[in-house]
Amino acid sequence: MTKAAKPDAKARLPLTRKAVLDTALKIVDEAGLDALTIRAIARELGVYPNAVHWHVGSRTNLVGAVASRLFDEITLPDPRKHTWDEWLEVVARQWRDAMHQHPNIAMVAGTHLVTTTGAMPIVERILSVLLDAGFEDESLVDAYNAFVGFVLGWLTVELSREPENADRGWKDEFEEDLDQLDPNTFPALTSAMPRMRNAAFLTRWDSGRQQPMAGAFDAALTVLISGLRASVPKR
Amino acid sequence: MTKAAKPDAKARLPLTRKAVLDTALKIVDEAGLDALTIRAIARELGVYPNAVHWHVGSRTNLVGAVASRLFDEITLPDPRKHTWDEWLEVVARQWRDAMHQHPNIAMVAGTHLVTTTGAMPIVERILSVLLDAGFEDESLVDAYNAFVGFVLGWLTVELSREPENADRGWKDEFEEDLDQLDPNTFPALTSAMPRMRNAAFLTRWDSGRQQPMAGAFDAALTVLISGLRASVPKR
DNA sequence: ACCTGAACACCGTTCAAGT
DNA sequence: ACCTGAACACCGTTCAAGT
Repeated sequence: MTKAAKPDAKARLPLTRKAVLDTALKIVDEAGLDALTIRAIARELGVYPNAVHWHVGSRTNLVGAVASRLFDEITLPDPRKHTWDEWLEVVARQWRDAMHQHPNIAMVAGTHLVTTTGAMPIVERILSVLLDAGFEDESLVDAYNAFVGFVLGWLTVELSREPENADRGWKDEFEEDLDQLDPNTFPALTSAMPRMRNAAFLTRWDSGRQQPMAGAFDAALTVLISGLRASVPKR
Repeated sequence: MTKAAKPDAKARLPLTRKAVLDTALKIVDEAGLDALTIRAIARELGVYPNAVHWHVGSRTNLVGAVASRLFDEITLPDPRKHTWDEWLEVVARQWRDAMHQHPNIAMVAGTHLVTTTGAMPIVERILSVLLDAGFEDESLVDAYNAFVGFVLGWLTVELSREPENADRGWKDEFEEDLDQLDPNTFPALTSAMPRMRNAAFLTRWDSGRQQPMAGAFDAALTVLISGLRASVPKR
């Protein structure tokens, strides 16, 4: 982050919308979602706040636009080289890779309504692969929503944000609470705790950014795909 | 929302932390997540901002605390009255109901790291049911993460927030874009569009608050449970 | 311990005015 | 159309001081 805006910047650039979104992505990657402010972008570009406001509209709009960009970074595998269930697995992992490259903004895609046609190529691909698998009509849309909702949702939860301004020591506090659970009232949990400490949902204190859950995602994905396989309509 | 704080309020109440969280939940239910500010709570309680700040700490902390409350509203079914897979389905639907009753704060549970022991009874229940089903050791934690990540994640995406300050007309704009997709480049999507318009992920413009996706959730849940059934380790 | 009262730094957004 | 320059209303958070 340049501490002072380049004074000559405004003399040259016409300040396109693309430039605004570029520096927005840069800021959110480096400093987090809370740091992604209109004024921060303006500072970085050596421009008045209203200038960036003019190009991207409200801040909510800006955040959505930056999040939409991630769909461009998902490289889809060739459907002819895989069976349909294999293909879905590969896409899911590609999706995960893309989100993990921009974790601060990626989870927004799961929380904010994204209304961009930029995602339509992916939608088309998934649908056509599901069609080949034998899904049709209602079962097609159901399978689609199951897959997309699972991938987008599970990864969003994995990348949950840690409170940026939280009280220091809340992690230690929670860890301590977990260790002091009564084995009589929580027999299953306490016996599984060695495997779940900071590694399972609701019993972890680090986000997926620091503690990736790749193995857990693969396992969950396998479960879902196997369920999809069993729900292909019989012809 | 009372427009003016009761002047006698501060004379009586000692202002407990519980009271702060109560009015916080009320505000977020009525006016949305952006309206949940420390100052708004202080106004409602007829108190200085620093008073509520003293009880709940930072705003991030406050939001997390309010979100954690939802776990109390999930009423768990009796495991002895269901098979393990049935039981998981019932829990998932209960979970969905609880989240839909406080949609503005519920999705925070999927986005923010929740570190509260208040969720441990649910964790314990799920684990013990999965144990009965035959999962153990690593497969137990995998099944747990698959189920919890799916439910929490899918529902978070369903309840995605609509931008509160967005430009008017962005919905119509997106709808129009969808209708103008080229059938040659998007054959599967355009032919499935009647079923997907405003009803499927990435092709909707209303949140699950206005357009609930109960049917899609049930279908996805069935897929996941069927996948779990297939992944029970053989003894 | 709990809260008042006031201040500080930082926001998004909106004007009018320039070019 | 695009941006300056300034202002407005609203934040979270932090002080010192009271009780």
